[in-house]
Amino acid sequence: MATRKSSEKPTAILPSGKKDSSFFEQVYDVARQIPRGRVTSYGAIAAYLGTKMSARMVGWAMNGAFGQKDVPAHRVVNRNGMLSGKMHFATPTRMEELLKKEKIRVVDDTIVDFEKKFWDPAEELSI
DNA sequence: CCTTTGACTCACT
DNA sequence: CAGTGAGCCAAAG
Repeated sequence: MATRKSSEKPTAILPSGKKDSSFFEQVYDVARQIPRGRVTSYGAIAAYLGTKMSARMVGWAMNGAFGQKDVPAHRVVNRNGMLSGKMHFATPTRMEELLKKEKIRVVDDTIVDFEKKFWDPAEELSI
């Protein structure tokens, strides 16, 4: 039984907001649960949250998550396994380096065997 | 309050 | 088979 309800309170979390049950926080929770050496896609997280239509929200949440929370944004890539968000890191190569530390092969800004390392929150977290 | 953007995804051409 | 376009939801300005 899914205790996740998409009808949360649309309160701001970024400015001054330390704790708010917003869409962002849900993304942080899932992303943080990503095991080391595994990766997931924005769509997977979005689907878990119920907004599978718009994975953009997940990426945007990461924008605020990375640097504020201990959210491994480098473990989250697009559905192609490509490091689309690497450009948003301190350095465009930072994300790739982090993934390599996770024993993840990254070639041409794309994760090798992405499907094998793919971590689905809906299955692992038993939605 | 309304407008624009945004680290995506699917579909059509 | 590859590229471009539109769609989607939510938050910041």
